Amino acid sequence: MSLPHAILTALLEKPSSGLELTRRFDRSIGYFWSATHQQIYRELGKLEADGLIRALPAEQPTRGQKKSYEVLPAGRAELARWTAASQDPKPHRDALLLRLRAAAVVGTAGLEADLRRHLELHERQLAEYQEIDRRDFPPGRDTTEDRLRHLVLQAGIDLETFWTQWLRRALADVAALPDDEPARPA
Amino acid sequence: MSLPHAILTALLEKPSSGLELTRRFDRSIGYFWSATHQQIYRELGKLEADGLIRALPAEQPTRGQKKSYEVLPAGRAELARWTAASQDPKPHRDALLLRLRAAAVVGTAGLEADLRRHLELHERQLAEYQEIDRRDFPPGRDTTEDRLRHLVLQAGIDLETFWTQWLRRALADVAALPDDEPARPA
DNA sequence: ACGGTTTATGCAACTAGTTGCACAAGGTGA
DNA sequence: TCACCTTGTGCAACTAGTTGCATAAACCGT
Repeated sequence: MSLPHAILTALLEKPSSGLELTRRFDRSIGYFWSATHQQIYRELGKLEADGLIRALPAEQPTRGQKKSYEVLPAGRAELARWTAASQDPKPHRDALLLRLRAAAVVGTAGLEADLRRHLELHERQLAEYQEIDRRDFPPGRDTTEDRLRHLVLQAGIDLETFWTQWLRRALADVAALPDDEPARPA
Repeated sequence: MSLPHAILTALLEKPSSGLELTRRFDRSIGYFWSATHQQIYRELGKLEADGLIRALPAEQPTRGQKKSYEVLPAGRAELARWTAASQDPKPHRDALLLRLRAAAVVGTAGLEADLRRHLELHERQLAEYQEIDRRDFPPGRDTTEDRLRHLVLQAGIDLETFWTQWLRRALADVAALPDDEPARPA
């Protein structure tokens, strides 16, 4: 149950409309908690119904009109409660590792190209993180907020670094395999 | 749609009953694709209905009786197809990073203890992986299967190594923060 | 002033995963 | 011999996330 809290955090950082939130989820926030616009709108509705956020006054907030939300005290309290409570880590699922394991049984056909594609994606993501690092975290700032946010970004950078390294290694290993065995017949 | 393929892989490695699969998902397979026993039973039913696996002949496979499954040629073919097809990486979600970001806004109360708990969990997991590495991958083997499986294990080891390092750093950073600011009042 | 694109909000149906419980068989100790 | 525990299978209801589509206003060129 983290999406509402992700939204509360985002709204506390800056009151926004659904679409603005969607964009921010595509960028910074989505790097560790992604959500589609439908999820976001639905959740905004719930949060408003629960009295945790409210729509900022606007003319006629009908369809096609921007509607911005801000966090109410009850929302901040709920976020603080959630943040302080300890939670068990949810199990991760990684389809790529699963596929590698499957490839050990049914053959590696098609795998190399996809490993390369993943490598490119992670390289691009890493570059983006490093750009954010350079742009948003110049040396010499250290408010509590900056430090915590930088810590999160650093996790992103380190994770992408790990993946690019691992994928390079995987590619080298897969390339060195005996030329594609067709997975002994069923 | 990876669970059926995770099960096919597991069954190809060794035909098993639902409960045996559940146990294996708690161990090795679950490290990158977890599933509960209910998911597994449901999926076994579907896979059987689709003709991808079949129950091994047993006396009376009623309730309370073990029922083992093996993969049929159609199942192997489907797994091979899935493995070879490229897939977009699913977005990852990490509640801990989200909480850290929330903590930047509403305060770090309670966070340190939980970071420590996560650190312990990851240390334990890392130790377990290293044990598997020692036990199941003695030097000098290199069938294609061994290499691929080792690659997957290596990803696990590297990931846990990353997390333990990052968490230690996060703990040091959080400890160095000005004594818990109560998140300027709403 | 009309047709197309972009911006913005949202519903409905679906898929995947989780939680809570039920039930049956077999073994184990009192 | 019967109460209880473990093993093994499974249903039902729920929660979370995804996909596909609908709608409406605003902006923009021709």
